[in-house]
Amino acid sequence: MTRTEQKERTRRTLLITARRLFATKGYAGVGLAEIVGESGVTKGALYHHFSGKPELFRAVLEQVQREVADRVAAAAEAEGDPWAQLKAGCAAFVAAGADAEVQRIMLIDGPAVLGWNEWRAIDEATSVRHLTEALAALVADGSIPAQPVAPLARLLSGAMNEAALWLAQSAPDDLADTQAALSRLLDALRA
Amino acid sequence: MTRTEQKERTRRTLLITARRLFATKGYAGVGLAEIVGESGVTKGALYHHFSGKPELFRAVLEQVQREVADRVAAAAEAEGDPWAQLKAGCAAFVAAGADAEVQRIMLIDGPAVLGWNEWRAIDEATSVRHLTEALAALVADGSIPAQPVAPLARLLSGAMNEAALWLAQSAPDDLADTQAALSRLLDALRA
DNA sequence: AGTTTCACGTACCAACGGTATGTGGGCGTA
DNA sequence: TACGCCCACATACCGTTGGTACGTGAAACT
Repeated sequence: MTRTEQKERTRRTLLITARRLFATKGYAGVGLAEIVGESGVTKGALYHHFSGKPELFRAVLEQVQREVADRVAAAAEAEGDPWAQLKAGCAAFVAAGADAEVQRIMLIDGPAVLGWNEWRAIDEATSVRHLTEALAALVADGSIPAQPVAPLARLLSGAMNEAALWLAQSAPDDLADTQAALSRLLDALRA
Repeated sequence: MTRTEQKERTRRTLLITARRLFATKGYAGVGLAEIVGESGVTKGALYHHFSGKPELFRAVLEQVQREVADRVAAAAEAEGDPWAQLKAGCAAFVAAGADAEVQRIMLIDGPAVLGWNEWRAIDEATSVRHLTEALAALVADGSIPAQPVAPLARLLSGAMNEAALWLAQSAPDDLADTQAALSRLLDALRA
């Protein structure tokens, strides 16, 4: 095995292990010793790939965010008109957020570990970006009254984050209720 | 000075110091040594009053939550009809959330330190309770279509949490834009 | 006055994130 | 193919942290 292959393999192993442990035990609940132990490497390897624990978490978070954003984008692109794209994207986001792994890393620990500014920057660059674009398209074609889309996107993003967390541990009835309430909110935006 | 007086005084001092440090440096960024040092006591005193660092934080968080809830309730009670109460309460919450101290403790570190379930329980018992009651009143008098209010309250709560965080570090224009967007969302709920 | 109680101080520990340094094998060069 | 370098790690170690066991002195009760 070549050196570059081995390097990439080590890095991927660390990311996979760290993601699993961060998701199950939380950022503060897992130590580097556990991560490197289950990865079959040592702390020297970890610090060769990442500058420290926060940056390892950041790499995991960005990976999770990209996956969620991909699911949102895929759901939206499957639809035709902009309005259907918005609703499909929102539904896909809430569905993706229902995953406990995504929640703990992306919604709970993310802002606390990286700070809200950094967290928002990553969020803005991935899933929220699609939301903003969808809203902008709806404003452009007149489906939604002219208004700044950035604040609106953040409001909806916050609502959906909370919805995902709420849905993760509640009765199945709540899922339907919450999606209905979200759908009502979105419909209410229409001109 | 009696013992009970001294005890209460020590506890209050610890809470005040911890609140200030948690707010400025974040939960993970401040150590117990710093808290007890600036409080003029030792770790023995801290562990006599609180079972550990998380419970100290929990006591601080509950205090912050109560203050926010009081401001929301006061703003709502100053209004007459239920609809005005809802809007006033929401405006008061966003205004209260603009405080950096409130943000860091209540919105950033709270869920990460205590876990989302415990955090939500505290939230539900304080500020969100008023929101739920206001929505229930509006459903009762027909201002809002009949629907489960719990999911709706959580959606709005999430939106307002995000709005508060967003407003803390943005141009003054964003404040008006965000409040306008939130107001539009609330208006859209009307039957 | 003697005894108990308790609020708090002191001394210490294990675990943690992080760092400095050693090392062995892939890899270019002759 | 022999030499030498480089780099992806491994090893050993450190300071700090949250947490604990135990001591202490003054207030409170009898």
